[in-house]
Amino acid sequence: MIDIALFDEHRLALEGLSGLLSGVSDFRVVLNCDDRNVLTEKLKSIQVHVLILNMHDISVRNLNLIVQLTISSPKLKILIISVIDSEEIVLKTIKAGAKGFLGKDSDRNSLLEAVYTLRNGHDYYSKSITHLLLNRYISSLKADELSQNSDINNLSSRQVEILKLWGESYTNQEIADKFFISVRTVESHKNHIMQKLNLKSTVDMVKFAIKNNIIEI
Amino acid sequence: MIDIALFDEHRLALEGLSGLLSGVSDFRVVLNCDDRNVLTEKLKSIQVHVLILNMHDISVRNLNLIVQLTISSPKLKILIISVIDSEEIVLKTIKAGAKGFLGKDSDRNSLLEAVYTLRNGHDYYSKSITHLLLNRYISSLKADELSQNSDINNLSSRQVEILKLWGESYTNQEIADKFFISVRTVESHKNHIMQKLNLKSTVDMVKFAIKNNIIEI
DNA sequence: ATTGCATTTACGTGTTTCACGTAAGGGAAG
DNA sequence: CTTCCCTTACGTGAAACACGTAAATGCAAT
Repeated sequence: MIDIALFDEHRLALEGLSGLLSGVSDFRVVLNCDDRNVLTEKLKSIQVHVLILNMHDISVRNLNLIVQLTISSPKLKILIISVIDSEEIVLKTIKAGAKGFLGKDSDRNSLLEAVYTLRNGHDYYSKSITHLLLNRYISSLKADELSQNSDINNLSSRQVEILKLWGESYTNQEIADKFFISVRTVESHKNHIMQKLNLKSTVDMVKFAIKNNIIEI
Repeated sequence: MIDIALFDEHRLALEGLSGLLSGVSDFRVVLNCDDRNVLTEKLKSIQVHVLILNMHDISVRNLNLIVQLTISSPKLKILIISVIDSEEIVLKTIKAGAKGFLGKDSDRNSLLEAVYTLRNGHDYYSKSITHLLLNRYISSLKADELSQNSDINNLSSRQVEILKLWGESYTNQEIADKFFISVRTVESHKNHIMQKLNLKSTVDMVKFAIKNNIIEI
C-alpha cells in the first residue's frame, strides 16, 4: 500500500488527479490539498510515501515549497507534475529536491508508473524529460551528429540573449547598444545561430525561438 | 444528453477532467484532445454542445484559438478552465468568445453547473469572477466582439498570399518569380502589410502570421 | 457613367540586415 | 601547452527594409 498526498492549487485539477489515482488498489490518497500552508502543516503530522505536486507555474515560491519539504521530510518522495516542462524548469525542481517529473506528454499510466518507481526509491522522469536531460550529455559526446538537431541546448547563453532581444523586435543596433558591442558582432552571433541550428532564413529563426519558448508570440 | 469536447494540453489533466465528467449520465464526452490542431480539425466534422478548454496559460495563441472556434462554430459554447483567473485574463477570454470561466476556486459541482448553464444558452462565471465583473461591462465588451479580430480581414488576398509564402521562408525573389511580378512589388506588398497592421518589424510580421494561422510554426 | 477608394503593380534612394568569410583573444578541458 | 569553442570584430556583396512616389486596375456607390 502506498500512501499518497496530493497538492494542486486548482481544485478541479486536484479532484481530477485524485480520481485518476482512486481506482488503484495499491494506492491510498490520504491527503487532498489546495492550500500551500495547510499542506506543510498536515505533512508534519501524517506520514505519506509520495507527494504529488501539480505546479501550474514554477515560481520561486513553488520551488521553495519543494526545498522546505525535502528538508523537513527527507524520506518523502516528491513527484512534480507540470505542463511547463522546459529543461531549465525540470532541472530546478530536481535541484530543489524533487524525485520525479511528469511533463505535459504524460498520461495516467506514466503517473502510476512514476508513483511506483518513486516508492521503490528510484527517480522517474517522463520520456520527453529524459530525452531532454540526456541530450546535453549526448551532445557532448556526439557533437557532430546532433548538431543538425535544432536544439536550444546547443546555443550559448550569449546567443540566446541576442536571439531573445531580436525576437522582441529589437534592431541589431539596439541590441549592440544594449550589450556595448559592435553591430557586426550582433550579426556574427546571429550568423552563428543560423549555422548552428541549420536555419535558412530569419523567419525560421523566429519560429525556432517561439518553438523553444525563447520569445513569446 | 449533452455532447462535450475536452481540450487540455496536459494529458494527465485531460484524463482527470474526463474522469470528473464521465460519471454524469447526462454527459457524453465525445472528444478528448491534447493537440490544438487536432482539435480544430475534429470540431469541423463532429458537433458538440460544449467545449471545455483548460488553459494553463492565457497566451495570445490560446486566445486566438477561442476566436477561431467562435467564428468557425458559432453555436459551440466554450467553457474556459484556468488556474489563472485575474480580471484581465477573464475579460480577454470573454472578449475572445468564451461563454464561461471557471477559476481556481471551482470544484466539480461548479463544473457540472457550468456545463448545464452553457448548454441552456446562458453564460457561467465562477463566484469570484462574477463579483469581479459588472454586467454592463461584460455586455459592452461583447458588442465589439466581432470587430476585434478584423486585423486579418483587412488584408487583401494578395497580401495574405505573399505573407504566407514569405512566412514559409521564401525570399522576395522567389515570391516574385512565383507570381510573375517584380521583387519591388513584393517589397511594396510587405510594406503595405506592415503599415496596415502597424507592425514595426518583420519579426512582428512573423508573429502576426502565426497568431492568425496564416503560417504554421 | 463617373467619382472615389483600395488594390496591385512598380521604381528610387538610402539604410539595415543577411550570407559567407576571416580572424584575434579568452577560457575551459584535455 | 594545445585544442576547441565562444565571443568579439571586420570586409564584401547581395538581399531586404523603410519611406516615398505613382500609374493602372477593379470595384462599389451615387
